[in-house]
Amino acid sequence: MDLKIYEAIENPVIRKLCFSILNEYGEKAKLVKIKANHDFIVEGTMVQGLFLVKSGIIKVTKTGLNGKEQVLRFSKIGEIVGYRGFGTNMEYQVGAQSITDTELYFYSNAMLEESLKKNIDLTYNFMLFYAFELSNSETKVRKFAQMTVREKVIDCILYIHRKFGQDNEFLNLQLSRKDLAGLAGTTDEQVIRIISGLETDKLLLKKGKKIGVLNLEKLKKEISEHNFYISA
Amino acid sequence: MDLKIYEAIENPVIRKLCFSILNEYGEKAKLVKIKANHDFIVEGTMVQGLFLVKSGIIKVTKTGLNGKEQVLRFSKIGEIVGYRGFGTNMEYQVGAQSITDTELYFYSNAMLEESLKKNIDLTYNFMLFYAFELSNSETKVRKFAQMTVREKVIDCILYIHRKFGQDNEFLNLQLSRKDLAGLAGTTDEQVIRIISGLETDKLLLKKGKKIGVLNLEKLKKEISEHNFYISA
DNA sequence: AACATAAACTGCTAATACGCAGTTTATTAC
DNA sequence: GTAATAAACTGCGTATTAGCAGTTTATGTT
Repeated sequence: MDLKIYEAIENPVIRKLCFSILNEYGEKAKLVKIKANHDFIVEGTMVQGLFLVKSGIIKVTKTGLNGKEQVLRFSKIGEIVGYRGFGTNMEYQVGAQSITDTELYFYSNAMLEESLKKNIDLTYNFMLFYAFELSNSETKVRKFAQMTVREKVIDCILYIHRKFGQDNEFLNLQLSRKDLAGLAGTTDEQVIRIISGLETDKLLLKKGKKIGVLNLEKLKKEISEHNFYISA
Repeated sequence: MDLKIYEAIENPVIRKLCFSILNEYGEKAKLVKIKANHDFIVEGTMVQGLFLVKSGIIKVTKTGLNGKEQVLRFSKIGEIVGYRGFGTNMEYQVGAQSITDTELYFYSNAMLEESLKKNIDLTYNFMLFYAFELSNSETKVRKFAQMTVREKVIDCILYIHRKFGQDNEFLNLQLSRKDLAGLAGTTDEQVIRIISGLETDKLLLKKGKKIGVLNLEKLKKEISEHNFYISA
């Protein structure tokens, strides 16, 4: 079993699910290697199965009005991509692009359905996983409904900081203003203006497209009245 | 088994889950009767278990910034309330109020956990249910991110129309402007202004607090570029 | 029917956010 | 290094939305 993946996961719900999947399929899973900047799930196409990230970073998106791209989340090692088509209808509701070189394990619908009918541990962990994700998603709904754009941008930066870290002075995951805008649900101009403002306020560091968190506490404090974060 | 509940459900995913629950517990479930306008789930309190609606209408809410109430959904016969605390942490993430006289079946945590470990059919149907709800919730995120307030209000009115129907000239479920605002993620003044506008445009009928859909097609068309609805 | 109360409504102002058009800066390719 | 391209940025006008303060209308109660 590929324990490196399992060990890399901090979240207990995702960890358990990952363990169940690896335990059920072991080395039988198909390994897929993808270069950076490739679509491997196209929104609206038939659901083939789901992917487990072995290495690399994935951007999960959904197309909205005027083809405006909403970024739902970024996924890394141990996380599952393409699972929401499951049980609802048979088309992917999201798209997924690699933003670095990526390795994925693929599990087909047929494999999964067979297992889910007999392996109650797997089914149970899937259930808990979906419940967890649902809770996150509903938090996100509230966020989009009630936060100002500035707050949403801060929240997104903290999300990147929390999930991918910052080893030197800049965030480990470098995103374009456009991607940040898609994540926060606004325009890139707004993101630019807000980031500039945050630099002026000495909360953020900026150098070209790179940004870094300067004052984590103050950033957190600005959105603390909402006291919730997206853990997705 | 209480087949009346089961038969009332149109959505296949919810229908199957309901069947599984009724099948597992039958008449062993505790029946709770509540008058209109009572809180029976208080946000932040310990999760006791979940409720299945036997009759009546429930408002599910979440408190946001400044105590501003976000209405997540309205639940009716056959639907499950209080299930999101499950598997995440042990506090209810939402609140629930009866808006009519209501009958609920209650299933405790202990009952559920025991069953979920041995009844794979129940677990599987729970899993599909969560996956379905998750898909809805993510659609909702996109909605809040990209729709204008007018579009959100129309969408909410269509949601009520779709879910609770309109037998005469007015919607069967009569909501205050404040509740509509909470559902759409805006203020009651905005809702009032937009409803007035929709009346002027001959898309809506208005009489006191009652509103009715006059031109369903045109209403749908106004949000059709987004071509998605919340089915929650 | 008169009253009390709550909900619905209106006008106004201020804040927020958007989008266009154009400039500057960074990145990549040759 | 230079050119080409893309991304980041700026200014400005406009549109949208929110929130306050007050009025009108509806609703429910005695």
